[in-house]
Amino acid sequence: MARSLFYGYPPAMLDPRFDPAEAEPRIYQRWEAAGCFKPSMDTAAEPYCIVIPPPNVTGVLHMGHALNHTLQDVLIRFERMRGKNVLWQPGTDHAGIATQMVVERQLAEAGKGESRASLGREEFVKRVWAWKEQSGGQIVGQDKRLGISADWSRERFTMDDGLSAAVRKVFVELYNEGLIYRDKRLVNWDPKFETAISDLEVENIETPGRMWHFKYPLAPKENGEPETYTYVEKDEDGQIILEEERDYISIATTRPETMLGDGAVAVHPDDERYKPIVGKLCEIPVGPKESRRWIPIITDEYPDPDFGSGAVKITGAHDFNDYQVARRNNIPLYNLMDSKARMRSDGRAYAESARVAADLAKHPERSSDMDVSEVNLVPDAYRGLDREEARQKVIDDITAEGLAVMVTSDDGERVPLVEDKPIMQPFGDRSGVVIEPLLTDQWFVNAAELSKEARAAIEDGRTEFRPENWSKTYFNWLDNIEPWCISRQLCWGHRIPAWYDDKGQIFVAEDEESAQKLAGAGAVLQRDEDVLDTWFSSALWPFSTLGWPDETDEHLKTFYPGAVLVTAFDIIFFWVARMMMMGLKFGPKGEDGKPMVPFKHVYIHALVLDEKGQKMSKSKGNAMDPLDLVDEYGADALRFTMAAMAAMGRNIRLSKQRVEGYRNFSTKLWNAARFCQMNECQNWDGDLDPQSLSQPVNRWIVGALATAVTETTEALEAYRFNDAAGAAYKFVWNVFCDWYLELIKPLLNGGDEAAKAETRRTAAWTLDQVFKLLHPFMPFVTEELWDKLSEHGPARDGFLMLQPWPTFGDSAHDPAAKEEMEWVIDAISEIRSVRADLGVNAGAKVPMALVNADKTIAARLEAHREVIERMARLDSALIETEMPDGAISTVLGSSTLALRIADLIDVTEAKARLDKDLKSLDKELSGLAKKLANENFVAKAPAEVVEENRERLSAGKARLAKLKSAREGLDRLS
RNA sequence: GGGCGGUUAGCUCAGCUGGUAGAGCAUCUCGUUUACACCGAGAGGGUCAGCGGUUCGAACCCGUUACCGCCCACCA
Repeated sequence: MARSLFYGYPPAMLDPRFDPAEAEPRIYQRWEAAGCFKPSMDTAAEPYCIVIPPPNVTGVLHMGHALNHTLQDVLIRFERMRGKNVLWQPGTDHAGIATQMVVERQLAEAGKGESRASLGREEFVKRVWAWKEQSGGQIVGQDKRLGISADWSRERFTMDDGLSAAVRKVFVELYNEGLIYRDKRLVNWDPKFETAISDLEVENIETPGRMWHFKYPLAPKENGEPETYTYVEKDEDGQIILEEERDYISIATTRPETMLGDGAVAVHPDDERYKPIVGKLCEIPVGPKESRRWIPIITDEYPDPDFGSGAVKITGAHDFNDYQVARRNNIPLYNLMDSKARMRSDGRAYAESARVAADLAKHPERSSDMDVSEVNLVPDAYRGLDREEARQKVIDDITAEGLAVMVTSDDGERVPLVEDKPIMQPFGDRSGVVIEPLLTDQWFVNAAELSKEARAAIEDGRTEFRPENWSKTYFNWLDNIEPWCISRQLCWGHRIPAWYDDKGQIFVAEDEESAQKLAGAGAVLQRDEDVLDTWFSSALWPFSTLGWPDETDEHLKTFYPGAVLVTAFDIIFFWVARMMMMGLKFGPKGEDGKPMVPFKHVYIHALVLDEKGQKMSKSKGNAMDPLDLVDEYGADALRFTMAAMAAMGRNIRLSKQRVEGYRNFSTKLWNAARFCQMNECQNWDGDLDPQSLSQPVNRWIVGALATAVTETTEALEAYRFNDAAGAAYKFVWNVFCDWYLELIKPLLNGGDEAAKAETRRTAAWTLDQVFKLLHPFMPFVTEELWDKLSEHGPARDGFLMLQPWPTFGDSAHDPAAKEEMEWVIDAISEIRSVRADLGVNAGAKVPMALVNADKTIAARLEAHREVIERMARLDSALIETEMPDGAISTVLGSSTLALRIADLIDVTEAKARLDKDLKSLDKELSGLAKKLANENFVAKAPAEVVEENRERLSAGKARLAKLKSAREGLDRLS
């Protein structure tokens, strides 16, 4: 038509497609330049704050981030539009081990022979900083491509000066309260990175293992005669199945190399088999014969008599269970390995060490006042060997000596007893190597103490998990919490603010000067070499990023506590629990004078998995790069997918098809806007008063929009992102595009200028509300349309992202208009269905008659005749009192729709169609009748439910009658 | 060994407080009706894992069984 020329198009006419690659960076840049991401700091507005879970500074955006950040951005944009004073606090985490690894790898790849060791600590840390400045924080740029509206001007890094000061302050205060302490304990040691790690950083993985059985010979009696006892084995019924004289005790182990450090053999106190030898000594059957050690046979509740031989070797320095047993029984702890988990070469010579140990075995009471760390019980032949090598050598040596427990194999040969058996083996989550329990001096946080308040705050609802059941997981962990090992033998991180004098005394202070004061002027101090666990600083993130400890800081006062923490369940322990602990210890105080929780809600979202439900990982090669998806489909499509799939389940299986589908949705929106633009339905100035509308179709769409907005709003308030996205999607595509835009075409093309103007105004206004409604999910395309559609209308009042979120009063809903339009829609749908089912050519226009119509229905047809004819492809739509000849009819509410198509179709098909309808209706009615005949139902079900069923029954009966008469009409035709 | 969660259409999953089973994709049929083929119209497809119980009424609540996940845990 000439319309476009007339209105001055096409210059400003929208392209047929949205081009995300072109538009997204441009739009983002405009937002950022205009300061749209900063909080309004409007004192009248309710503050709303989310602190981002800081990605590792080494990180690149993966699907997990894409989901996590999208959900937060949806909330942030939503609340910002709702007029709150919104801060999204971004930043990155220094990620101790991960970052150190990256830089070390780079040094190695550079091939200049530089390494952490060769550079020395100071220089190495400099290099890490240089790396951080140059290539760290890539993820921020990638976030921007996603449309993330965090306040980048407030970006923080866990090792910024301010945050580092916060770390020192917290450390010192906890130390002074005795909640941080230094201790020599058995810790998880990562031999690759040569550092202690926390329990949480250990992954226990089932691996194939073996269990060997060895004989520990009993020590001879004082008179030199061999010690023996009668070993009796009974079955469940108490029948003796084995009885023999033994001069040894049989021990099962999966780690033979640790035998060198055994301090005792333990049996259960009730184990009758070993009663005769409890308190006696036995010999560790490895090492030079002349200096083998005797260790005591003790009783402890730990050994399970039904497992293995029932006797357990106790190696307190290399096994967490044994450690507990050793501590309970005052058994010395002999460290056998160095920081690379090789057999030790340091300390005293073997012979001397063995002598000390032998003495200790006889006089265990002496061990407590003796430092055994210099005692190295690794025989010369084993020194320097790797764990695995040492293990094999122990096995070989013992077997050669005939001290392995032998069994008869299937072939009748005597062979050493070795059981293949899956064992849970600890691996470092970052290094992937087997963790070695190692006895070292480390710093610990008394987590049990701090967890009390952290637990209480969830119990009493100061903070709530969404979904709620995660609190169980949280409680379960807190209830079994162990001291948190916070020291790491790394370079990169917050150096522990502790100094030692030459006597080894500890002085903890926020800086060296203060430490010196504590120590006295003459003391020569040396700073602790270790750094803190990265999660220690992460735990402070909710307040350290806001300016703590400066309690006068405007942001700290305004934005703490945060509204919600959005994260995946895999870091509830690592991070959520620890933020709770630290927040409730150091956070800004509430009205009751106690530190407040760091956030009111913890929303736990799913993990993103691939299509097959596997965790995405680079090594598996199944990782999808969110940026690739952004390139291909646009950020909006990816974002919408994330929101739509974020049901409160456990995981999300992402498929490209899904993203493609939402890209199509964005195109659909684009084209709807294009249609509106073509019809001069754009950007009508001012608000719209629903009461001023006269056209039912317009009154109806406003109500439908209001319903959709309410649904989306309520869903977002409840973190039901999928419902929120779903409600918006449905309205836009299935209501606005599929029906409203089609229904108004006659009005827009018609001659009633008033109706046309009203419709343009309504369509334009509704479209604007749609932009707002979709904006949190699809910020780019909506902002672009908002902007583009203003070019020929009145100037827009600023960015879409800063527009107020739509709200509606009751006046938005007009039940009569709703009923009327739904009737129109049903009529069109019903006619279309009949036509398609009976194979009427889609292009053919057919005559239709409405029979049995009452006044209201007749009026509806009159009012909407044009659009019904158009959309149902009718050449006429008449009101009749008699069923016309040659008509195929269908029932719509209280009336019958008769299509005069008998000559176009196969009547038997039409009969079959009606028969099918009759059958299913009949079934439904008999069900209803049966239900209503049930006295219990009528008596006990709520009145409204009973009433509803009655109505359904009577409506169904009426329909049945009409269907029957329609069916009879068909019979007359043939 | 403890804890959590899953089993609904061919596939991937929704289904909030129990009241006529839904979506997307896929499939089939039709369609060049001037916003959109990244589209439109229509259709087919489900004993809601099994069994038992509570209830007038169960995909939903309770019990139990069977598979399948995940987390935690010290069986040498």
